[in-house]
Amino acid sequence: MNLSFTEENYIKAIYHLSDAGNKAVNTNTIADEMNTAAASVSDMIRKLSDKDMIVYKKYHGVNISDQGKSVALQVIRKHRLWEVFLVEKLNFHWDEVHDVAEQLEHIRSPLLIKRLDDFLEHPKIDPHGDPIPDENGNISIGPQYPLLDMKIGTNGVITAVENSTSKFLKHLDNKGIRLGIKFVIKDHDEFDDSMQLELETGESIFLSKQVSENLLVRQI
Amino acid sequence: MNLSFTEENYIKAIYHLSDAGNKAVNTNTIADEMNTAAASVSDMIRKLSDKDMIVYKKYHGVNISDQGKSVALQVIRKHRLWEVFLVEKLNFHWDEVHDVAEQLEHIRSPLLIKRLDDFLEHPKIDPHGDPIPDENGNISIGPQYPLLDMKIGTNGVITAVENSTSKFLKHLDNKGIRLGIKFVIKDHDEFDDSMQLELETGESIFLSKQVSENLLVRQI
DNA sequence: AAATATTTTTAGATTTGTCTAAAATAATTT
DNA sequence: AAATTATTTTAGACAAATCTAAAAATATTT
Ligand SMILES: [Mn+2]
Ligand SMILES: [Mn+2]
Ligand SMILES: [Mn+2]
Ligand SMILES: [Mn+2]
Repeated sequence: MNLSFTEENYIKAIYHLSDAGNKAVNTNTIADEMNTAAASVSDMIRKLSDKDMIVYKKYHGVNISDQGKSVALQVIRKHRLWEVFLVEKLNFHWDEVHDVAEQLEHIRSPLLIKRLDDFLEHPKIDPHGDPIPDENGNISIGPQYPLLDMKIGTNGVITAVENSTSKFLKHLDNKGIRLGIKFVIKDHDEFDDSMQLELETGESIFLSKQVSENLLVRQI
Repeated sequence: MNLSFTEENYIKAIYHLSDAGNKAVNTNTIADEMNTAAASVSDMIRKLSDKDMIVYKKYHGVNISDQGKSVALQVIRKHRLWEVFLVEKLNFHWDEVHDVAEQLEHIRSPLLIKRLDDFLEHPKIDPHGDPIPDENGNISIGPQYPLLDMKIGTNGVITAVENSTSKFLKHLDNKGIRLGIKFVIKDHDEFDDSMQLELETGESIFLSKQVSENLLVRQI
């Protein structure tokens, strides 16, 4: 199946918005994510349905098919491998890689991806902590939870960011937050959901809800 | 100026076909190179002329402009840098890189190219011996000549291939010919322009005209 | 259950890059 | 210099991806 860049981008968006295929996605939700008019999404939905990438019932949203899921996972694999390359080999900062990876993810060459994966020594996560699917689309990373949901007293490690925008990542840099950092939760304010953490360095930091809901952690 | 992949490909083709801007190029010549109908080339020529990439006089071919030349050189720079990356870092063979580079050359990110160039330690030639223009489009490689034009008795070194097709490169592999190899010309047959070379290894090889006209050399 | 609001689809355009067939121009041959 | 041939351009069409505006379907409120 030969898919255009645009089709690949829609499939990837639908995959993400459907929670990896666990729920149906609305036209407007896709339009929002893709920054297009709802009418354009309707057109594309018909096309992707004809190509069996999604299952579509008029007026009732779309579900991604197994084939669509596999396409999405391959694009995501490429995107994340390239991000690792940019950070590890070309000294990009984690807030500079996304837009370039958005282009590189559409390069078509199975050999290139195989060799890139070898060169990078088969990384399992990208610079934002997101898992990299293997050649078969399998993901081998344990579950992660939003920091916001952790109780006071919990010990944990920051494993991923839910938001890869430059603005958010720069904010984390300013706060001294990076992947792998260990913490214990000291306080969680009922009023505004702000949290106070003590880092492994002994430093104490204050996080707003906008931050803690976009940080994924594992308990330790 | 925001150019599409297609426009970039046309500009690059016109640059090459015009001998780096030294002569006008015909519609049919471009059509042939791009594998499109002459009518499509006429359409694109108007567009590129509107964008000041070429200078165009109806029915009299096109000349590449300074702006067009600079665009072409940047695309060529990217193409060749990626080819170096594929061979040097990802262990591609020199006959496997062209099609992938044809895709990678259109990735838009000045930072990426700068960092890639740093990572590769500022290579001056690509895996086929072709010079890599610098950020300003300057090429710093001495002149090279077709092996076919060298006289009997000449000592030389093979510096580049004029033809990067997999078929040709595999043929060179079979003959044991690579860039950098030194030789002396032992014979040049008048009838079919076949040549006999003695390599630095002592080995003697026979080359048809189809091969010698596609090998560039420097005298030593 | 109506009325109203929201969501989704369709209708009809537009832009980009392509095509074939026909017309126009230029080049070559007689 | 005419006639013929070759090259190039124009005319008209099509597929892909997008848009706005209007119509249709669904969901929510009264
Ligand atoms: Mn990303
Ligand atoms: Mn993309
Ligand atoms: Mn090449
Ligand atoms: Mn190209």
